[in-house]
Amino acid sequence: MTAKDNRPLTLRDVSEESGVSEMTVSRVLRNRGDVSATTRERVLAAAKRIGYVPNKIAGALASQRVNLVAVIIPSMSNMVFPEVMTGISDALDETDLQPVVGITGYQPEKEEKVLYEMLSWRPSGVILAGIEHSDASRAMLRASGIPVVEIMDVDGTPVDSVVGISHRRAGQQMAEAIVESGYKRIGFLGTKMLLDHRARKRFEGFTQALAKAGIEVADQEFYSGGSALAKGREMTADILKRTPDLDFIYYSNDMIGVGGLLYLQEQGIDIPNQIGLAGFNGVNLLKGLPKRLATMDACRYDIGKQAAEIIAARVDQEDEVEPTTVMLEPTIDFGDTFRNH
Amino acid sequence: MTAKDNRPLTLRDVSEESGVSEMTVSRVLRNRGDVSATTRERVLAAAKRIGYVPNKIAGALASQRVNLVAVIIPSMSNMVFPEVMTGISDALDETDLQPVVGITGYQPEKEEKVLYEMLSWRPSGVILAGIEHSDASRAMLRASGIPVVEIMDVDGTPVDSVVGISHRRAGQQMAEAIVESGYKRIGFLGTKMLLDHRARKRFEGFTQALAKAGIEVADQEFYSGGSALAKGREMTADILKRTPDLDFIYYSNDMIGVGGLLYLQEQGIDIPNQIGLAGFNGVNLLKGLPKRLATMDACRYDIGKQAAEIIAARVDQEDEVEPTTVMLEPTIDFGDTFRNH
DNA sequence: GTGAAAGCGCTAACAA
DNA sequence: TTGTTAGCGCTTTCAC
Repeated sequence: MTAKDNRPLTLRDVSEESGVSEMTVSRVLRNRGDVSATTRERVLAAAKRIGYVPNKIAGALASQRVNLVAVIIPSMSNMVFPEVMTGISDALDETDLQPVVGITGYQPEKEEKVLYEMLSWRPSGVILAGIEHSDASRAMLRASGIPVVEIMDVDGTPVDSVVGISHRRAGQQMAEAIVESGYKRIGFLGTKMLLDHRARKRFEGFTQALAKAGIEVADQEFYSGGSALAKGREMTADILKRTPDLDFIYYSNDMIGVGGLLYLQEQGIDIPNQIGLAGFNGVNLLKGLPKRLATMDACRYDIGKQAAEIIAARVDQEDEVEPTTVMLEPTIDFGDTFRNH
Repeated sequence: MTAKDNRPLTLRDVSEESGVSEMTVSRVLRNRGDVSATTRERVLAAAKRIGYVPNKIAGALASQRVNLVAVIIPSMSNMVFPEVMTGISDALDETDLQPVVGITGYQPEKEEKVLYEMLSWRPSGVILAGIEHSDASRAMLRASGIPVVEIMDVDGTPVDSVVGISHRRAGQQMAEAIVESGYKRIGFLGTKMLLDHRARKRFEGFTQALAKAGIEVADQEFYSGGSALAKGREMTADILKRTPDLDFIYYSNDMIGVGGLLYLQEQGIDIPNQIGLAGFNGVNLLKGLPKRLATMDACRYDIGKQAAEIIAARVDQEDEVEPTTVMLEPTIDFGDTFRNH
């Protein structure tokens, strides 16, 4: 037996209950304008008594303001985006803006759909992962007239503002560090990269920098789906069967790297002397491992935080603000899987 | 240079562009009512040409319908809720409902706030984790008059419908299995449980069932914060220093369990003969480990899926439907850390 | 098959 | 400090 019969309460109900005009009730509930302490308390008491919950739909329509920020990301199930979200939440907690999340599953068509859905709620801003979007998506974003921040990746042309790292450069830096440490027979294991542009850019930067040192990737393999940890084990076993003389494996993310690390330790292989390893992302998980996998911090928290701050700033000062570009500097953490460190 | 000057487009703009009345434009855009193919195409073309995105705020206010389902959960950063969300999304994908997520951080006051915010958007339904809520929260839920499904836990009195497992029983079952396998000196490691009711219930069921077998928990420790994997290592080391003769450790979640498992393997301890281990949740991660930790599937995906299905069914048939209770049966996976299995 | 009028519940702007 | 009036952009209802 739920209370279904009674229509939702309105301002009018509070007004009648308190004997104060709707307008003044509205002011009290929003802490807007001057209201006498007496009236204020009478209204608050009445609202509480009848259990009034404001209708934001009506409020948003009337005020033409929605305190929502659309956040559009590919996934929530790996470790990377939750941390971005934390940064966004922390920044927005200081404002009256609220994040609303949409998930694209790395599919451009889904992104377009989610974006359309989100924009139809007229949010105050949009944060979206990546810098590659369909023409239709870009058009929607531009036409929306609201602040847009693309995050994670700065290698490309943003619609408006952008906060991220250069994944191409991240790949290069890792390659340089590997070469510098004297590794020569280098393998790469990663996700299928048709839709993961950031992984692709890292790989491109990686091979480029190796080429500069006269080295070619000795072997490589790509996966999709499944438990990353398990995939890391399998692929590591595979690649070493195929190419036993590898002395370094670069993984496109930390989870498959950890899978590989655990497998190699089990096999009694000397890490980092016989084989060196590195991943990417700087996930917190690594801290609890027997050996800490070398990795590169992707600045996820900061990216989220700064993106949200840009939105918040734009919302405050309605006037024309120039698009911002923030390029963060990821740093290598050599952990215990890198020779000479 | 963003296009800020031009106000967002309205139905009226599409109407003018296409030479069709606002009303008919509205019908086309919603696929409602009979519209001639000619008119339909003319409208669609016009909408696309000028880049119109409907205003759902206005639509929702006018129609008194919002295709949103509020999902309120404690956290997104562990492995459990993302999987619940996947179940919810999968179920809602077959409807025109959309999930909107709010995060409480396990804090009742935050839950109350988030719930209030969410309800003020007048969603079509609410799914919220746990069955313990403040009186104010319960009152809001009841007063909202919309379908409510509490998830994860069935040990208590729901506001409306509920889908979950009995955590008390889960703890009992694990205790029984441990006793049956002949373990005698049993330790417990878990989170501080003041606010994590489900962990508390598992612990209560666990100690209860042990008591029935004449066994008391030999040692225990609780943590909060930090990397679960690292905490699992530390606490495992600690508890064995204090109580070296333990022959089983029950962890309140898989992540700290894995930390413990990796630590003990490093120490050369024979698992499961010298010490047996078990966690809780059945996270996918376990598959990639050298030894698979014993665990108990918490039916997370199914819980999400069924909860969403209940909401969807309720939204369809407006008429009074009885509150549903669905109690799922978790199963033990003995993995490689349980003697005699 | 199409259009005109009314109003969803709230807030901006102005009046008192 | 408080109240009144007029919409916000759409959908419902009813008329054509």
